[in-house]
Amino acid sequence: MSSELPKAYDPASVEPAADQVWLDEKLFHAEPSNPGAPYSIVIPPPNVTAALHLGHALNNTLQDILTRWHRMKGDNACWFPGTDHAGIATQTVVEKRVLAEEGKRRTDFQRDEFVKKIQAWKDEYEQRITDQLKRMGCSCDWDRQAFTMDETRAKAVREAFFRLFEDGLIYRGKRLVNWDPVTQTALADDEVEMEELDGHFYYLQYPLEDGSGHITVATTRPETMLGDTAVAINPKDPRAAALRGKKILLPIVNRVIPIIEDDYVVLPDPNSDDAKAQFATGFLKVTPAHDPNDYEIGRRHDLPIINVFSPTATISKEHGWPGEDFARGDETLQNLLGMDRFEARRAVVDWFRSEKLLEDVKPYKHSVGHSYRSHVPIEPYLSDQWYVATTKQIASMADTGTVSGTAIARNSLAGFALRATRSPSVPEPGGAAAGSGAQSWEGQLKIIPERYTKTYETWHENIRDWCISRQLWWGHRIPVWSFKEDAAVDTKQDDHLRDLIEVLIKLQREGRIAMQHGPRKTEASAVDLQHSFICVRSDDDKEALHTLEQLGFTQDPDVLDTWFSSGLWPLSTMGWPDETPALQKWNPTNTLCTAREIITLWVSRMVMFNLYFRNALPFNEVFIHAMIQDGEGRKMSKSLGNGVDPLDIIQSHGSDAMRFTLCAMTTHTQDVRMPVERDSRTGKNTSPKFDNGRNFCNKIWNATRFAMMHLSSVPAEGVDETKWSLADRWIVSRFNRTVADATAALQSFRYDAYAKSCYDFFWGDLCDWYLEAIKPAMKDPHRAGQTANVLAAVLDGSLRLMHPMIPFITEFIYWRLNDLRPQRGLPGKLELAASKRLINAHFPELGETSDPVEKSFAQIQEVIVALRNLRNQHKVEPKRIIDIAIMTNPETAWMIEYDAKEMIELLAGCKFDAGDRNIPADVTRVLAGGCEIYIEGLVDKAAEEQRNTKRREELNKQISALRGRLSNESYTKKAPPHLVKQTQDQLKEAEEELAKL
RNA sequence: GGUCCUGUAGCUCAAUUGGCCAGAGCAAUCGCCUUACACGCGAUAGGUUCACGGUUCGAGCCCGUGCAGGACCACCA
Repeated sequence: MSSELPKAYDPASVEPAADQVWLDEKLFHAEPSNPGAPYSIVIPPPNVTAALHLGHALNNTLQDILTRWHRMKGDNACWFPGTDHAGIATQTVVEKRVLAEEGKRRTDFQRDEFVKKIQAWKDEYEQRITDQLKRMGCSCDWDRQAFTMDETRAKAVREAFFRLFEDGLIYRGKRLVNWDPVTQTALADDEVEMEELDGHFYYLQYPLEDGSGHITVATTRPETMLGDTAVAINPKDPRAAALRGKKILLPIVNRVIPIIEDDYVVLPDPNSDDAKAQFATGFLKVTPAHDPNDYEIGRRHDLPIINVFSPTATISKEHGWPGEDFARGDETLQNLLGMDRFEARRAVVDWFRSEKLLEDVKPYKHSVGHSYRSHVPIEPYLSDQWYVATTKQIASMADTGTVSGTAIARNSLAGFALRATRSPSVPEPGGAAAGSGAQSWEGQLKIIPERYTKTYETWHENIRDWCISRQLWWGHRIPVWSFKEDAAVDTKQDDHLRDLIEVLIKLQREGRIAMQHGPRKTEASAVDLQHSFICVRSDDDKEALHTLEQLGFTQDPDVLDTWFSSGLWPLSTMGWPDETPALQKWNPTNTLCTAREIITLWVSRMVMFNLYFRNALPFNEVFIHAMIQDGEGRKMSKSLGNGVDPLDIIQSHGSDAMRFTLCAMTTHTQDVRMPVERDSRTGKNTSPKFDNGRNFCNKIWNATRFAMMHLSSVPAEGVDETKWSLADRWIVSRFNRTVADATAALQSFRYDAYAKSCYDFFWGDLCDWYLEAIKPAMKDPHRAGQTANVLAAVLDGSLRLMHPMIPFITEFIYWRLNDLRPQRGLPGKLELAASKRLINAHFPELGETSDPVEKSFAQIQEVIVALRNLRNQHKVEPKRIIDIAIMTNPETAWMIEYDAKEMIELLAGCKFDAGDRNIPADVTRVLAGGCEIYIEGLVDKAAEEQRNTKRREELNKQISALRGRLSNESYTKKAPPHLVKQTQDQLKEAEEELAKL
């Protein structure tokens, strides 16, 4: 049998074999009706923009470890796979490619035509991603693979939108949005990245209308002055009274604008710590159309809103700029038209300078929002968008006040999210009374590591409404129809129209459409068509769609924010809105594994949606894992060329090796570093960190070869514990201890500790000691049977223990073990229920450990290490056997004589002195493991004396420290008794050893 | 501006609620191709735990201050 296994582990010949069997036998698939407690994970759906990177490899390894572990524990475990259409990201990628390959822009195509191109990209990358996951060994239930835009998911999105719309939680609003002038779409707040920029403060003089002088405003964006509709001053400013009622003649535009008073304006103070106060003049130009704060000021003072930009952020009079400005404005105004915002900035500044109205320019460092896609500065832009109301009391749920410590309604989406992490046993004040109407649900959302709970909560406390419309082509089309301005429908008098309206009202009553009316609602019974928004529940509703068409309605061209569909993920992957068996079994899911950057974008939305739609948490635990950086602490990225491709690692090191290394790296820190090198043979990026995983797999492989070699030649016999050697008893105890450690580590998401305990046991205990120690026994027919039992059981148990982390190699070896020795396990000590496949074999249960055996064995290890050490110091030929004698207490002497002599002789290359225990004169003596060891013929008195002197010094130091501690009364009184006892024992041992030196 | 994280051997990381001599892997040094494994075996060396102060019988861990790096959030005067 052993001859079948090659000397070095070759992942390429093992991994596909195991994977094939899992897939063929559908061992990843779970049915809700299967026995076992439900355990489920939904994959954070990778974007179809690109193939998976190392961060995905980490993320999915961690999920697979949990899934496989729970499956082996006997749970009904299901991992739901899928991918995300990633709206703006994918569209951008495809636009770039089409431009590069065909020289065409998106707008050169029909919408359907271009969406097809994106679809083709998606098909390609979805396949690549799926293949990658399979090669990583991810035990996803592939029968349940989902895509955020497939039919089932589209149905969920549609239903979710409809319900939110009907409940008044989705509304149309004219707001300043984060506008990306390059991709020409609105962005959500968290799609905006702040970047530090070196900018300038421009000090512009604005003349008073009555010619009595000027005031000076300070701004970083002079070009927006074209849209100024007021100048504000703080009412506390001493200059305010004198200026009250006065007006400004806005330069260039010659628009007359008021001076208003608002607390928001910062008072100038050159000595202030606040940079704003240092730079401020006390006068703030107010541009409601182009600054969020100014917009608010404008609302407070009812100021006009003048938009001077086009959607591409060029100066334009076509988007809400009243024509009269051009009639009386400076000729400069005409010249500005068509300039982009940065050109316009220079032009405006130049104008002020030439007119001697530019008082000063100061350099200023500030952070400016940039698009996370196009990386250009965001333009605050006034436009109509769809929003989800996050803090609004949900109409269909009785009013029960606010979340304590906030102004957020308890029964609002954000209220749900905030209450999710709070302990359900602590009732909200005022919300606990029966019949109060506060929604409640089972369980509490636990975020691990716990510190991220704060991030999550703080974000929700400051949450704003969520802009969900995107001016893109790739995504879920917003299912709202509205009246088309130029539709040839006479809405005044028409019997046919009245009939159609009757149909609408019927459809609404039947729950097939929902209507929101514009501000000019006229009659209570009819619909003010021109200002109505109508949401159609189902895309198959021909009657509704036909009616709307006849009414001159068209569907909103925009699509939904990609996070809208991902927010529904734990629901939509299980077939919601239908109450499917899967949904009933596996939602809430158990664990979500994700990176911290996505807590607000994704985790929050899932919590809000799952609680709103199903009154249940989407998951009970969220594990936030580290982000992988390169050796210099930089993010891995394409542009830096420092990324490591998981497939390259799988090819060079094997999937298990990669998984092991990733698992071992997963501590609870926020970042982990992975030094990146170029593999000289393949030219691909790699990291020496993966060598450790490869080496470990090779070790497992070879330990198996050793075991197979012996197991194949030893006939099976019944387990008889009384015949076990010290090493046998020791390794079983060590194994059980490892099971306990590893299980505890997995339970607390300590992946590093799980990997380390497996590694230390297998390599350190099993290979370095046990396999070496049993070599003589395996050749002795009287002893081989029992030791083979222990060996087979411990190997099997180890495979089970490590399978979740390194599934391929363990599965493959397990089959060989099944062939060779179908009956394994040590009744009462190490139970191993038989299974054809390891993937669904039972995970080791906690077993018995034995302290006395482990202590004895540790003594022997000390003796052996001391002897090896001495051999090295004396440069003894490796093959030379040295003669030794050991003096120790009777128990230890007995133990060595009957249980350890052979092992010491073998592992230390020595022979116990056959003669009597009279100690010859020419010996070297060492103390170790509570024994005096005498070695003949290695006499180097000087070296020995040096060693002893060094040791004496150490001991003296130790003794005085221990005595000092014990003589300290507050120590003996306050420290726990077992520690005092321990200190006393240590002192005694040290003193005894010193006495012998 | 706010919140959070990190600083331990040359490198990458550990060190349970504060409690044995602060541990691994890689790299280094010495010796070994010992019949499972050179992707290996045996041994060795390497630390003022960023600095200063405090709490404590006892601090890598808790508190304070500072230094250095990083992340996230925040309305761009």
